[in-house]
Amino acid sequence: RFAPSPTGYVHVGSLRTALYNYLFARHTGGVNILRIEDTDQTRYVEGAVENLLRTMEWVGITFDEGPVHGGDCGPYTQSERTDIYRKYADELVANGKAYPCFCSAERLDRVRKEMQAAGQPPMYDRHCRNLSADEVKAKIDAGEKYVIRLRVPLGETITFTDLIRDDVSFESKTIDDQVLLKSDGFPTYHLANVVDDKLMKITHVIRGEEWLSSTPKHVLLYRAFGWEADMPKFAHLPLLLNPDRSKLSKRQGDVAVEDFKTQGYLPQALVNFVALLGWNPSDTQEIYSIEELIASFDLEKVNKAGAVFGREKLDWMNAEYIRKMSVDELFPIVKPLADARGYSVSDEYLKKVITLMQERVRTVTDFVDFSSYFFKAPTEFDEKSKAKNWNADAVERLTELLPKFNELTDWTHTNIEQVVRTYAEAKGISAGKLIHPIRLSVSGVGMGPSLFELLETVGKDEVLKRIEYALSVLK
RNA sequence: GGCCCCUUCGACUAGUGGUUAGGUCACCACCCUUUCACGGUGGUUGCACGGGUUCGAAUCCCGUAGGGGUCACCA
Repeated sequence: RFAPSPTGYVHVGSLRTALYNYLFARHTGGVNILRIEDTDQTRYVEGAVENLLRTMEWVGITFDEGPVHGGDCGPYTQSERTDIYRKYADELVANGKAYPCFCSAERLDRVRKEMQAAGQPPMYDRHCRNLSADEVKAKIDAGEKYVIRLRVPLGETITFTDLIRDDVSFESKTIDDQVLLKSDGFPTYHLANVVDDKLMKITHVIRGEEWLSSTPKHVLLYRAFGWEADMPKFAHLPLLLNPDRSKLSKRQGDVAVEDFKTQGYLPQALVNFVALLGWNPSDTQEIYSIEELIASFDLEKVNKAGAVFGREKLDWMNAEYIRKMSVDELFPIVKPLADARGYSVSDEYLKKVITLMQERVRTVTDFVDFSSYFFKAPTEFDEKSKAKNWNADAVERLTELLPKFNELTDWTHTNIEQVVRTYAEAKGISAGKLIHPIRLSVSGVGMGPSLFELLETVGKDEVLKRIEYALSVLK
């Protein structure tokens, strides 16, 4: 299962967790479940679930059960299951595995500070752990607010097996008496997660490494409920890291999947890239279709160490995917981008642009951002190229070349090239002496696709207009 | 700070006792070439450190160092 909290955007780390759950479920013929963990009312964000669903669809991750997919273990949204958690929390209190705690936030705060000052790890001092039944009843009758805490057994070693890290052990004395049910009646992550995993028959918990140190609490909960036999297998994925090796965060760059979409990354490329961060099928292949990822996915081959989310390889991979796509596949993606920039050209024209730019872009937005000269005449000219290629000779030659272009009735790149080369030969100069100034005057920049195809695509009239304009404004 | 996890080129990684430590990205050089790309060829760079075990250690063990995560009525 993938069990995100709907707090806004989808983090690429979440994307990878979702992806690994998906790959694992598909590889093993299992069931992929989506569960919405919205037990924190204060963090509710309007539209977050819709955004999540849209994102999952964009990257191609599908679910068999979930809030909109249905299933036998619903509802799949935790805020709709509060009665269930309450019932299980009560059960734990009834058999002594948990207890009500009436401590105020202020007292908790003070206790933590005192412990820290004393050089101790900040933990709850278990003040309410041994209240008598009468005391509890009196406080509840008096209307005092309370939470339910897990009665963590003292002096035990809790060991569990992680599919990626093998056995991991914790001393129970280092584990806090975790709050299970908040005073607003909502469960904490720990309770809701364990109860739902059990009720939804979850076999494998695949989540980020930040949960590793919470896992003994979950193991304790399974024991408290007597569900040890049904405990899922755990797999804690290595974290995705910033370039400075801290946990990948918004502060150091883009982390939202939707950011990558707007920046022109293809979902296949993003999925391919993220899949290979922390896992590798161990051969020399780099480009994998989703089917290939499913076929070779193996949890036990997931790395232990965190992986830096480096953009360079993502850029390369995205470019690789763009190059492999057909123009007709690219067109529906590029078209809206061109429209959004107000470039109104025919479909045929846009397809030509795509063809010429395909090997030169890294993202799909580059198609429109690096090729503005296909859509409008340049008004500025690259200084470097100007300094290198524009001089009195160039002006004279272009002025002479202009009528020859004008005489050309069949405006194809081969004909244009012939005109240019014939003229260069007659003048006893290299074709480059013409090509570079023409490129500059027509595109305004010193780089780009094959000049002759560029000229053909832009069209004869427009080319003549641009060269005349450049001759008039460039010195 | 306590606890837990981790450590192969700048980045992602292959490697499970015997390899000239391999691949990809990035970088550099050269080739191709009208530019930029693409493509091709070649190259620089790495087993954190110190002890063991062993005929032999990137691989096994123990330390040290470094990095990270976590210690909420957030997930």
